[in-house]
Amino acid sequence: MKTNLPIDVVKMRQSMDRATRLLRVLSNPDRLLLMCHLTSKESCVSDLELATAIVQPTLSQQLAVLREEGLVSTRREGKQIFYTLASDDALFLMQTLYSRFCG
Amino acid sequence: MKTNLPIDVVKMRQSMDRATRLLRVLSNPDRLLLMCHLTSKESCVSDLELATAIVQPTLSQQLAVLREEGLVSTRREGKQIFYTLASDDALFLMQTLYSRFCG
DNA sequence: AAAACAATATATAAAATTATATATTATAAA
DNA sequence: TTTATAATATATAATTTTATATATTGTTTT
Repeated sequence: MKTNLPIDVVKMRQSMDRATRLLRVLSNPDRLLLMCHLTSKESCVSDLELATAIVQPTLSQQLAVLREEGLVSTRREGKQIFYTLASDDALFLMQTLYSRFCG
Repeated sequence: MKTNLPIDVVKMRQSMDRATRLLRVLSNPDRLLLMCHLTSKESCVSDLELATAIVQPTLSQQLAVLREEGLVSTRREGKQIFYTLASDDALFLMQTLYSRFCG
């Protein structure tokens, strides 16, 4: 089916979707806090648990969201799994937010 | 009950809450689209309805969210109510997002 | 005052998110 | 190989958000 929408509107929708997906992921305090810690250094789950005081099942749940949305990547080292930032868009937005809200 | 959390974590939580409130409001495609229109010009509800193709009850509902969160302010002119951007944090973030996702 | 219009409000169902308790998997050490 | 540890997974209740139909308020025009 033909939409008849001008290309600008289609492009705008695409930009909108890309932006709102990122905003949505970062709009949870637990997830944003986790991302903050990950901007300064790679961390394993127990590090993140200690640093953020997020209870374990929630931590796992929210790390899963970050993985599914491609904001972090993981590597295993023995028993531990290390998390790192994996999204340029996310890093950019984190830095922007930091300068505005934490400067 | 004592928390024993380092002060950094508490302060960080506060910044986190301020940032996530803003992110949450903008993380809905309808609301972000409305805010986009409002960055370029003040508009009444019927203008916004035409420009965004958002159905009326949803429009009202989401404009109410924007009002409640202080992102917009309104003035009445006869039958129409005009909306304008009212949050520096929001404007800042919109501009940041625009340059990243719509440039 | 009655009609028409712009906007908001209510009500509720559907969907998504979050909190929280419990269970399972995978690795390493004893 | 049994035990302990790090992490993930599942299950479900509570909460929040979104969609959608319908009703109401306030303003202007006649």
